[in-house]
Amino acid sequence: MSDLEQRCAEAGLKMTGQRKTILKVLGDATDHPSVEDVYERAKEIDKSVSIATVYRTLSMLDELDIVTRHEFQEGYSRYEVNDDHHHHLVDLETGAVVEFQNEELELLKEKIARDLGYELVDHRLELYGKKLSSKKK
Amino acid sequence: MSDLEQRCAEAGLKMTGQRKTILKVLGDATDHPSVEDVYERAKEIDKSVSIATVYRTLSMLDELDIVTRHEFQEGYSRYEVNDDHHHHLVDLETGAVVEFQNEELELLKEKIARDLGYELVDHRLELYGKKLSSKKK
DNA sequence: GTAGCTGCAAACTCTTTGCAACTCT
DNA sequence: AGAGTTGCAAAGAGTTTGCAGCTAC
Repeated sequence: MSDLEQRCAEAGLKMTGQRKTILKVLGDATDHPSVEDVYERAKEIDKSVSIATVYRTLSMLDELDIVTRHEFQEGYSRYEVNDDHHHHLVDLETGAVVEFQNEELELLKEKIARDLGYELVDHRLELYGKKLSSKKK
Repeated sequence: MSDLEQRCAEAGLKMTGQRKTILKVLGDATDHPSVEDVYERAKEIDKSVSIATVYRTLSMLDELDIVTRHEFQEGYSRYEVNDDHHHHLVDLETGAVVEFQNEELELLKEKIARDLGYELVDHRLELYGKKLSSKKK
């Protein structure tokens, strides 16, 4: 049983064939797949998986904090398995997503919220850029 | 002629009654209204304004960099007139949006992008929190 | 006069949901 | 056995668009 399956079972979810398939797709993903992406990849393993189940499963996993739903201003959602804390830089020319961490940034966020009189519950930081080497001017 | 009307005229847009109405609504807004909000407020001034025109106008203004479209993970968009550069802290209990600026943060973002080999084109930072005074534990 | 703009309604995209059949536990 | 899960199709929400008529310039 995979680690993801383990966590789902502990949350009381039945381990159906469709769920195993979707969890495998998520576990294997090295990118930030859209619902459609997950659906396509799942179908390659088990043609019977429906997109409704993909939507339902991803919503549950988000609730359980097993995955995170992102909205990178593209008009649809992308998902990512929760792992270490990090942020994203989206390459505007290729759509590639680069992950990064920065301790200084973490501290600064907390401080800004505190100074405004708030307890930081969640946050979102995304950078959008283009490769320096491919810069044309 | 208002400042916003001025900027639109310079961009070559015809100043129709509907556009003036929508620009007035935007100029008067002190919050971050949704399309529906803008539509409702515009209708109070001119009942003939349609929601299609509101959508079309806001899209154009976004293209022209006169307003910014935000997606605060609510399932719809909110708009804001471009002004000074700042970020948002969303109060999770009331939905209120607090604006803030932080120079240190600006520098840090640039540096992170540069270190990753990117030229920063755009970015997004949102904090989500709850009032410290109303914190229950 | 005419290119651009508008309202209306239909169409679109992404996502959610009701339901009857099915399946883990 | 039975609660949870599924596929399907229909419904929802937000947004976009084709079109015929209208309007600022």
